[in-house]
Amino acid sequence: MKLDPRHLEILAAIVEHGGLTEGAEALGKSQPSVSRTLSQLEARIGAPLFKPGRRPLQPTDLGLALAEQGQAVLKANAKASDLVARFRTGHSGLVRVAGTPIFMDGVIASMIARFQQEIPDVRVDQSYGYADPLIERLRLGTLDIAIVPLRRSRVPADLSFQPILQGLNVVVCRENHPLTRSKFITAKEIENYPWIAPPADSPLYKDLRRALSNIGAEDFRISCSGGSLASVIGVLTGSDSLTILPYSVVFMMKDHARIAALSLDIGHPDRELGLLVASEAQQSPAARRFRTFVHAQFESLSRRIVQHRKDQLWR
Amino acid sequence: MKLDPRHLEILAAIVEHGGLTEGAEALGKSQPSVSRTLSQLEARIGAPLFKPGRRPLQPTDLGLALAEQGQAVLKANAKASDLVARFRTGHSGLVRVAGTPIFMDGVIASMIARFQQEIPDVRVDQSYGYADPLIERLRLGTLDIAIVPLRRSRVPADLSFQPILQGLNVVVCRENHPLTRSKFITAKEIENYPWIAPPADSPLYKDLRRALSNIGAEDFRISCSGGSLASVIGVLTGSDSLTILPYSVVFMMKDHARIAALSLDIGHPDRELGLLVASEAQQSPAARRFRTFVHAQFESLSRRIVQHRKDQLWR
DNA sequence: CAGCTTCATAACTTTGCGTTATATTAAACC
DNA sequence: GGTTTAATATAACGCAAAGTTATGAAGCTG
Repeated sequence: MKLDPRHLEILAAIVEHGGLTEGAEALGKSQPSVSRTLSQLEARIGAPLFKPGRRPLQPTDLGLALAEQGQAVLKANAKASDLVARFRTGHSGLVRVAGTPIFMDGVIASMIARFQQEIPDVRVDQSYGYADPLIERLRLGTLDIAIVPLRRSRVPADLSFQPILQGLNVVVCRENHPLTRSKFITAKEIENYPWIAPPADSPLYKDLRRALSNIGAEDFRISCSGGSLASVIGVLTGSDSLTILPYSVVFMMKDHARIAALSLDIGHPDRELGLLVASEAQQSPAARRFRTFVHAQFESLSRRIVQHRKDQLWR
Repeated sequence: MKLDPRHLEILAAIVEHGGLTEGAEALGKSQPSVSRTLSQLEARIGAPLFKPGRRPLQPTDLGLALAEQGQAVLKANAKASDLVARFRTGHSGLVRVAGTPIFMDGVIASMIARFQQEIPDVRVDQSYGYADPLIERLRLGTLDIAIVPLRRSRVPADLSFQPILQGLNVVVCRENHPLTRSKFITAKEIENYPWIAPPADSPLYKDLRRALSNIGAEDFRISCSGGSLASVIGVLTGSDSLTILPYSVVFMMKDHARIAALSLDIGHPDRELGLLVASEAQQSPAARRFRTFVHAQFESLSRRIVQHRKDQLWR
């Protein structure tokens, strides 16, 4: 005999709360509804589930045994409800984040760490890429959030873009690099040192070319290219090479890596770093939560950057 | 959010069997029904439970977690079904049996033991009583089976009576009692020994009086009365007292107790021992099973009694 | 025994599950 | 790469059953 798990739930509620009325109330149903369901259940089973005539309603052995199973159903149901609730509030789930490699490694990784300390049950899938392919993945629904530098004018109409940081690059070298001693660096001086180039298809690479032409350095030598942030830092601190990095990345690393930014105005690109998402509505709650978290983190980061610059001016 | 345990069951079936079609088949439902239920569930939850587009249908993390709860529901449901099935086939439940004290102790107790060896999950509530109050309890529904000696003509119309043994009493004494040496016992001899009387309100007591008047013993002394079978046997084996017992009781005890039946024809009462039940239909399955078990036991007992008598004739 | 609480019953509405028939879509195969 | 095949989604509709309010019956109170 196959019976309805809801009936078992009702039976369990009646037994637990000691009466039809109380059980009905606990279930959020009317008393007659519960009464009839119980009658039907007894009819189907062909045996009384409660001892007849006694008013503090007392279950039979069978009634008690079935009520136990009903409790198991209720428990599983409650757990399922909890799972759903946690999902809907973004306390569990999956977030697929992608961004430019340097940025992901230099800034986002530590934010992910902090996020997971706060919301441990959300899994974060990270991957790397530049704007166009990431836009494609957003459209396909295989990505939740892209963190990319983008010109406002180039934001696709079907996506929503939330700027979080001004685009600002700086030229970087190792600590105690000869150039750090110059107050005003000339193009001629720059040309003495080789460059670590970002991947050729990256926006940063274009920024590098433009920056160099801005400061009048026509000829530049590339000693190495294509590495990840960790590789770049490694080469940088072990040689006299120069490279270009987003200021925020340098800021985040200033306490850990032995690198220095040159006081060299290379102009800033007219791009903004921002969070690109497919559509506000169809975001998973976990993705929404991650997005607001990252947004808040960047606001805090902006403030710290501003503060840091003030401090440097005082010196 | 409160969700329907049946939906969790369906989800579990889909996940377990790897597809809507297979899941539907396992549940004994049509594929469209399962499909729609799943859609509704996803709509209610507001999140996909299966990864879109992939054809060996693959659950999302949330889908998998909910399916686990569905499995718990299915398990509880299966257990409940099993409980019901066992109840309906009489493999679990409660049987309330009552009968005359001497008979319950002397014959029924050992049958209960055998029954419980075979069907261990049926609880047997035994109690003692004589015909009239037991009939009342049968009518009230507080008793399932009464095992009583009854005249056929006195069987109430609303109850059903199943005879299991001819009424037959014998006079009993300890082994090696002086009377066991007499081939033909006279009333005079009998009068030398005191009697252990059954309770005054028992049918056995009436039998005793009638038996004694039958054999012409007008005057008899009662040394003790009112005890249970164990008490009667105790007194009997420790003294020269006599008593009257149903033959079946003596037969059952012949290997354990040091008692002997006197070859003294006291006539047999026109009663039959039988199983009295309220109504065939409203019996609990366990009670039905117990009744057929006891009936079979008595048939076997009858055969053994007949065999035993044959053996004694040969000697 | 009167009053109160609790459970059962009645009558009706609404929800939603089950069905079959059919359209779509993804996978597989040549 | 197009065609076949299997699996899933959608549509339309009947029906079982759960929900509701109103009311009657039956045990426990004092």
